[in-house]
Amino acid sequence: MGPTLEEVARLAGVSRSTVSRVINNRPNVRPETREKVWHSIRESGYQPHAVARSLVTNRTRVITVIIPEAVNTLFSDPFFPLLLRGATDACNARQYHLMLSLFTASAERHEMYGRVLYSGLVDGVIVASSPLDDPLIPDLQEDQIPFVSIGRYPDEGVHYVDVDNVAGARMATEHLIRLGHRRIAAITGPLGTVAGQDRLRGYRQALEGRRIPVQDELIVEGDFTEGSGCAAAQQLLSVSPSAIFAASDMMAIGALRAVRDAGLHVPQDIALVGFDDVPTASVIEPALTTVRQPIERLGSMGVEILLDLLDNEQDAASPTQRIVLPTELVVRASCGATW
Amino acid sequence: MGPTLEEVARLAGVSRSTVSRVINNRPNVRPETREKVWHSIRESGYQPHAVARSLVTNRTRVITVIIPEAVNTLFSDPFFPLLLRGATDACNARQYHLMLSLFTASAERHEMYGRVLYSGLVDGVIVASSPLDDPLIPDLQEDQIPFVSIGRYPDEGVHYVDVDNVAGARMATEHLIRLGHRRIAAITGPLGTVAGQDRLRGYRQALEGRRIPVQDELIVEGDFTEGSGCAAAQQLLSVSPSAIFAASDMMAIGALRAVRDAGLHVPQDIALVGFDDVPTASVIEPALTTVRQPIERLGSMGVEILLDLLDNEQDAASPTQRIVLPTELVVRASCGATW
DNA sequence: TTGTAAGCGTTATCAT
DNA sequence: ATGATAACGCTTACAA
Repeated sequence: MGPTLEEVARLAGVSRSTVSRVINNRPNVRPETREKVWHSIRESGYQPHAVARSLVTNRTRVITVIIPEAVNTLFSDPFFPLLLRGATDACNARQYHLMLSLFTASAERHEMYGRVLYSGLVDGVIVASSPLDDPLIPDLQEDQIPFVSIGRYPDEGVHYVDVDNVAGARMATEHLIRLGHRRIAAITGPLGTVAGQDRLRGYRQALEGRRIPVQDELIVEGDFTEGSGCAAAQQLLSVSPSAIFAASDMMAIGALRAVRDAGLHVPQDIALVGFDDVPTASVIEPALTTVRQPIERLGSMGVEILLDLLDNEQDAASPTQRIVLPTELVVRASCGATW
Repeated sequence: MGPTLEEVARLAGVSRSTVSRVINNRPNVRPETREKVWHSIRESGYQPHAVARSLVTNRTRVITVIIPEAVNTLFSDPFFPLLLRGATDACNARQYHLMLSLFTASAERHEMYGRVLYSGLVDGVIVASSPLDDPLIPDLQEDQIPFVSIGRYPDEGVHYVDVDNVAGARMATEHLIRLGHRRIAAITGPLGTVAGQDRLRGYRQALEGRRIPVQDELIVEGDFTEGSGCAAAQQLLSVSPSAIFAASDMMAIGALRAVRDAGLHVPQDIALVGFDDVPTASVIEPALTTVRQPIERLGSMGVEILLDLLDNEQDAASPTQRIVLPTELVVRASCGATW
């Protein structure tokens, strides 16, 4: 490691405190002194020792992203990398550092609690896509650890950022209705997740808004994966929908496969709409009509809210932040209408 | 924060030193004392303060993944998330923590050098997919910071883990040769990256091995993206290849689009092989023959090598680790032969 | 404006 | 086997 405060101080002929004041841009240093100290800092290549600093300030300027379940879909989707991209950007902008805490086994989980959460290593936490029944968020609340949830969390006092899943699903379904469809099926996401629930809610809202009865036989639960989409579509084909809204693109792609295997065509026989706008969506035949969400901003806003929280921790409790970012319908070929 | 060593010591009626010995599993503590101390530790919920510990041990047990260029493809590929998954698994297994340092602007870069590399915050670095002309690796060498490169780096003394890009490309090309093709075109990756070069080399080796002349007009450079694959294929169509080897699946998908737009069919008119086995590859029509690589293990092995390095730092210089993991040909429909 | 000195919570050395 | 005590490199009252 490089030189310490002490050495810089000696070099500049001042005391440690003065160098500390200078490096932290604090007032009460004569301009000439300040200049002299800066000179010694540059000359010596001094770099503050983050760990020593943290020990006294009790802040590490490190936050961590925790993903409770290493959901499979997370590692094939572009969701995760884009979220991290947004999060790191926001961290960079404010001189924070981002750690990544993934864990699968629940044994790992408790070991992680100690190592990450209670060891003073991180100042705060970003919780990404926590299932409703996961104990992580309750645990964080109880331990008073500052955190922001990526994804709506139905509990007062939890700060979150989410995309408007309800509106997105509603737009997608309304689009199908406008195209004349009345028997519109839904392949939902896992109903143990808020995203799964919200996208189903949007579908319902669209139907109800147009006085179209919601039929249980037209709704099948999937788990966001291609395989589950295929299976769900096979089941749905027996009740002959004229259109399918899938709550994820991967499920839509699975549904497409099922429809084809049944000798039918998209969009001629069945119209299809997905959700997410993964890169694959624009590349398959027919290109998939879908709902696009600002994933990168989800990550950056989540981090910004968390850092605001951390920077005002001494103040009175800040109001709960609940941010919902807009989604956007991307019309392509799979719904049978491009305009 | 929770209780300190001091408080646990008082609770157990011993000194700080003894508690420290117990929590670090060191010898020279009477079994009864040890038990008594553990009791107080559990009772008080004591958790060692990582920062204080680091200050004296001069190790943070944090490593960071640096990706020099936020290559676009990195955020649409599954490469990045899978790599991180492997890396975090390896970290978890050895009680290390993983930080993520992405940066785009070179201004950010130097700010990052100071904040991350020279501030004592991290013990070592994983460099992922560094372009050959990026100064990061030379900088790390000069500053004697322990690091491992993900991706072959042609410099003695650099530890790296890579997949066998050469063999993968050779297998893919040989497969096309076996199917009777002689005019096999290549859409290469960026030739400023080792992966781009190696995959081209594998292509050449396959041709040369069968005494098929390598023709420059059949080789076009891409940048791993779908768009570049499409453009490259358009150019290649004018010299009528009977097969195309694309150095990435996304480029293969772009090529597929170009071939279709030209009114031709895959695999009847042109056979097509990709590289990566992204999820999309198995889902498009026709399903893409491609080369699969063990990305997750790439990440975990990279971390393991780095941690070995860190744990033996006091010892004499360890031999340079150069690990090449095998790739695998996945035969699907796009090459015109499934067996 | 500047310097002195007391911590921050550990580990590690050296007595006992 | 156990306990004082001195670091580790910094920030921060408090004094000058």
